[in-house]
Amino acid sequence: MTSLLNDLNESQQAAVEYIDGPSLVIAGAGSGKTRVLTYKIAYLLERGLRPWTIMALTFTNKAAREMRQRVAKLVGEEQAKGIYMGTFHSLFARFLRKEAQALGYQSNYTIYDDTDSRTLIKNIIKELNLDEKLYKPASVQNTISRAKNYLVTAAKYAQDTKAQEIDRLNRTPDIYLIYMEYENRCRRANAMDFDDLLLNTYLLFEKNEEIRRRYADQFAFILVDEYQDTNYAQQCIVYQLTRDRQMVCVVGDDAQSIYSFRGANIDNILKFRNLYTDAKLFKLERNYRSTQRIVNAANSLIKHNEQQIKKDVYSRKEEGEKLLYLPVYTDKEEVMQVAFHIQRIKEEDHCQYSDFAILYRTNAQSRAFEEQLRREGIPYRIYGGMSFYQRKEIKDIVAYFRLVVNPDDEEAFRRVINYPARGIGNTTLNKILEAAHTANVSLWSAISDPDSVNLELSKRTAAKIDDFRQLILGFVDRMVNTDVHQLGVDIIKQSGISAEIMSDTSVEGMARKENVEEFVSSMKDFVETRREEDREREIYITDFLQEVALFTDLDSGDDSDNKVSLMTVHSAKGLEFATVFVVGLEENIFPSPMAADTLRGLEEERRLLYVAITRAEHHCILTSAKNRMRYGKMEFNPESRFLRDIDRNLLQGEKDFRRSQRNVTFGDRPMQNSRPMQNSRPVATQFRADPKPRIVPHREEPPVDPFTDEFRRLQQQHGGRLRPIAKSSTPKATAKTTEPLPEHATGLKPGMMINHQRFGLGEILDVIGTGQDTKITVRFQNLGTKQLLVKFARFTIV
DNA sequence: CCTCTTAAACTTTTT
DNA sequence: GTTTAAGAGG
Repeated sequence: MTSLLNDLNESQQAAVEYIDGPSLVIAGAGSGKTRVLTYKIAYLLERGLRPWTIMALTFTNKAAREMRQRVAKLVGEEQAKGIYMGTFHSLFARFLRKEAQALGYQSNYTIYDDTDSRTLIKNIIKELNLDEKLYKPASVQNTISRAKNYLVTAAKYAQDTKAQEIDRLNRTPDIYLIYMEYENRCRRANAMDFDDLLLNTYLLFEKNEEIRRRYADQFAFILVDEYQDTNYAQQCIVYQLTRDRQMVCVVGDDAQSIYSFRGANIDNILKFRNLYTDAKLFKLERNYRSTQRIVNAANSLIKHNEQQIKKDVYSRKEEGEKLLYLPVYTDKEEVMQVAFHIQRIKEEDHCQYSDFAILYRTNAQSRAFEEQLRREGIPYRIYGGMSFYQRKEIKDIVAYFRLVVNPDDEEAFRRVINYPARGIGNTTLNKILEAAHTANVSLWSAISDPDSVNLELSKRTAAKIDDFRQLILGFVDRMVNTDVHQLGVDIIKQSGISAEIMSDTSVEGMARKENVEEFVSSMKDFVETRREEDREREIYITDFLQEVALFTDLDSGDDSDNKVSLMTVHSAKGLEFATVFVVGLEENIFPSPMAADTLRGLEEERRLLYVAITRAEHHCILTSAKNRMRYGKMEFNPESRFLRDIDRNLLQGEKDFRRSQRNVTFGDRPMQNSRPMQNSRPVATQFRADPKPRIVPHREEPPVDPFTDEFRRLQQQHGGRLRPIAKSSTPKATAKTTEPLPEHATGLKPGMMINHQRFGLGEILDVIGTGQDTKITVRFQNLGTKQLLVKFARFTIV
């Protein structure tokens, strides 16, 4: 045991050793957070806790896998195997299978992915005859998701006067109807979406005290990783399980909270000690990952955030080199520079391709790098983006699996009823839907007993449907005595999918074929690895589906490959690389325009960059391009405002490394700092009447002349603020700083109502400051209170 | 009922 | 530039 603690520094030790009550570990970037967690688990085991009494909740499956391996190294495979370790979603999904009956579900329930639930919502909106312009499926889905993350069921939502008021003001008064029907349909289909896995776990424990007690008793200690990214529901469930004994340890870093869009609530970590009043606080401030300059640069950036727990992250590693900043002209040049520096550093440091990562804000940016790396013969691997299991051809096959396991699954049913084409088209489907709807049964029940639900079909169609039904039933029969791989292959053959795929000889067709083959071999792998773990039994389709449903691309292994990693900054959380490129540091990309007009949003974007920079061990290279192609159009964006937040003494310019001064179409330097405007265009096109300004200032009730207003707003936005690092403010630029605020931004007073382009209606609670820096505090009816920077915010006074 | 063509919308971030 | 929706024609 002493040896165990000897590997840790003082503050890490303290955090590991404290097991007498609740604790909160604030772990700065690179401070050995995972180390503390794994050692703490080992410590608990050595103190006599049995493995299955420990629950460790992680953010990704991969993190769970890695942690299990690390624990195994300390205490042995046997012990590590028994620990309940996984994501909230995967662990709770397992509990819910066991306890499904208590909730009125069956244990073979399907997990709807994001797409399934969006299609269902879309269908419901259509069925309810609601205006699809007003009720956008994605945003309705968001609202429902948010409600669930706050443990608000459909029934509660319908009764919630506040929610109703908000929806009414947002001109979507019938969201509660959609929510109710959505919940009803999920139940009917014996399906849960991602959020249900949390909500239903909470309800399970809330409504069945004996069950809650059973689980609370089983788990003697619960550890939560990445606590800053948990949402309200997750916090409540952890509390349900720990409130009796208070044996809980949460680890996180408020400076790395980057998932608020998914309902993560930074208050969970900030106010942990309000919930567990006896909680001990530990801080890990020594960074073991990065050079001093990288840590200091990250600190200088995050210093600009108001909301944070005070801490002093430092590094005792070598000072290191400055962060390299490469401003370039075009996206083309950006990818070339990155490729060039990869080769350069690889040679200088004698390191591997796997020591490099390229991090971007949005998935769409990956393509250009992919192409360049391929051109230069640099091996790479893209993480995230569209996962393998999201591809159409794979989802189609999985839909068959799902239907076999759970025939009531509506989304699976709709997907395959006529795939491959078997003459059951829309007309028939609508009849089935109608009949099922009136009888309030699943689609499968409807076709299984058409008479009892008044489903009238022509003889021909009825025969076709019956063929389909028999096909599925045949698989159902074999499900319990055939392993996934075998059954999977048969499903692909007998359903006609393989014939369909084979007959397609186009290029895409060949790609699809390859994907299906890969899928088949993945089933084989699955069966083989599972058999190694559990020789006792056959590996069935249900086991496979459970895995697939919560699988993300990040989980797939092969980190051992010597490849450059490409991923979004979000996916890079928790990882580290010797060299990190953070690319596309431009306004409208990083920060994202979706987040840039609230203080909260902006601070989250800043944390995001903080996460990106702190992934780097030795070299951190930042890039921005003056213009780039997006949506097939050329765009011009100024450098990211965050570049100015970083201590300039820690940034090194590009000159020393520039290979060549590329000749740029716009001449020597006209596109540079003389035009500090968002989306500034070459003069020739600057004033051309653009039929569709890219950023529409106000969606509803647009002001007199959108283009003019937009023009003025953009001028405002950059009044002196966004001067790029190589400072050269021209008279033109300074003149703009003195321009008055746009109309909508003057004369704001508490009590006024505003209509925000994205957040809807809200009441001004407070006005802080004057002129350029005016901030207002607004209570939105649906989204709570937010601080807005007036010069950025897009709103009208009501 | 199916399929091919054309139009429009789209992009934050993910368990 | 890419993917999805809608509409026309077979």
